[in-house]
Amino acid sequence: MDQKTKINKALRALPVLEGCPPEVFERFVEGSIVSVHDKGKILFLQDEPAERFYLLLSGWAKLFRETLDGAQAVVDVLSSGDLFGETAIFYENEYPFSAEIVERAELVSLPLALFKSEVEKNGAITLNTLHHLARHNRKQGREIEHLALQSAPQRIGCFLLRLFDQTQGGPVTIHLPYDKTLIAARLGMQPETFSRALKKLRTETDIDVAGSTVTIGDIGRLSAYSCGGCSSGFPCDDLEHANCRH
Amino acid sequence: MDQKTKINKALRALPVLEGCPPEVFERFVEGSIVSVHDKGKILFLQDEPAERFYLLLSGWAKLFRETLDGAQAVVDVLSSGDLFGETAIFYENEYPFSAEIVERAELVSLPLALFKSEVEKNGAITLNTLHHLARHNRKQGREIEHLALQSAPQRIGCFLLRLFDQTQGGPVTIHLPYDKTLIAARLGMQPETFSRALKKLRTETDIDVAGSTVTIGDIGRLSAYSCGGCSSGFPCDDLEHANCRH
DNA sequence: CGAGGGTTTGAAGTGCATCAAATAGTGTGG
DNA sequence: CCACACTATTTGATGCACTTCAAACCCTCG
Repeated sequence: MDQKTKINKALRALPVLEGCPPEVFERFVEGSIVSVHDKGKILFLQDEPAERFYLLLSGWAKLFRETLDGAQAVVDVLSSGDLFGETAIFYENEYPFSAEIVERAELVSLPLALFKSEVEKNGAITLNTLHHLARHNRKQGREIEHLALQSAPQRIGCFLLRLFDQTQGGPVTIHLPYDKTLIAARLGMQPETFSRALKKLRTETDIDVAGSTVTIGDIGRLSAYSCGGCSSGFPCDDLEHANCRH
Repeated sequence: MDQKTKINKALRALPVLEGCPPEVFERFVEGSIVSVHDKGKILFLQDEPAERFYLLLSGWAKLFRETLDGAQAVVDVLSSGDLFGETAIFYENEYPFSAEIVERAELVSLPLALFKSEVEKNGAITLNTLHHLARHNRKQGREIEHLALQSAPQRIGCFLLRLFDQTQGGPVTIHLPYDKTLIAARLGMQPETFSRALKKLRTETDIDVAGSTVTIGDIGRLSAYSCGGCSSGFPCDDLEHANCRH
């Protein structure tokens, strides 16, 4: 499959562009740039004027904010199919966070100006985008609640539960999507705390941990432990992969 | 001034409706209901199907989420000119938080269906709304960062700094907008912690506290203390009163 | 094998929560 | 105008959760 076809296909899978006429996709493909980056590559910095937005084809990226005294808050960790940097056009034309590749990634970047003009022109895209932003608001609201009210082990439990389809019953084995240090940062805790909290979770609920493989013996027990500290109850929506429909 | 004129005027001050033709305002006024509520009144609960959205004319309301085991996260505290509950239409048609009056308030409620149809019809409103949601995203992003990285005294300092126009120099005297218990909840801490953290702030920076009146002797010193734990630096945008232009 | 990063463990400290109680402030009816 | 009731705020004592610093361990990859 040639490069352009591949990009086109990736773009068609985006809910924000759902319902666009073919020529719009053509225009996006025209303006696209594909690149591959290794771990450590900074894509852009917070408050930088935003020119382009990104779509991950493979690999992992983290979005973060860095305080003046050097502390870092990981806002999100993204993978294949995820879109980021697109909100800049609706507010100040600056990125609201920095973005860094954390695992060798292939990505497509697209001009924000093009997106903006399409949004202004095409009602369907506009509504998709509204929905997209609203979903993101929900996700952030939940994030705030979790940070304010959940304990470290609860946050981990909650994170684990959102890694698989919660409507399935029975024991589940999952693979942690990225390394524990990063999960810890994503959940707003230190690596040491993560390690200890996971151990506590092992004694409190019946999960098994072997390296990066976690086996949940009893989903009900884990959710009873974790979801008590959340307003959404169990099962809860994913909200994570808002942009991909694989 | 008669009731309808008053509502019309309040609606015209809303940035989300900026640029609407007069007949749209008429329609909103037609569908509006004005009510006055005392402290303690619950306007709606999280996850309830959303029918109407609200505009505060006076008084105070708090938005919060409550976990299964009873803990409460205060998402925001709103006052005159603020709009809330409007995001429900873009996602699941349910309120993402509960709302309660915390100080006798007068408010206008409007049908969400009407707003939705206007958004779908009128490009100007749609773009306003996108901007509005994006701004809200920024605000939440900052909130997340603060919860994750700032200490209690820093959060208070940051809160104080956003109570007045930071571009002014010199000492400033401000009045806390609502009671300390609620501020504490808004900042994600216990009332006791708030009290002690404020006392610490008094020794670390040169602020004076007398009841609910706070005098900041040296803004630079306060911001040096507080803003180090934030990525935005000083001065920072308000982002708070996104909906009012008084 | 050895280097280097990820992960765990231990010991000690800090910050915030919790529980309990005192104090200040506010609005009430007498 | 005072006494009372009630709520907001502060203070003290104590405990737990998370962090910090230090070191060991483990795993992978050259």
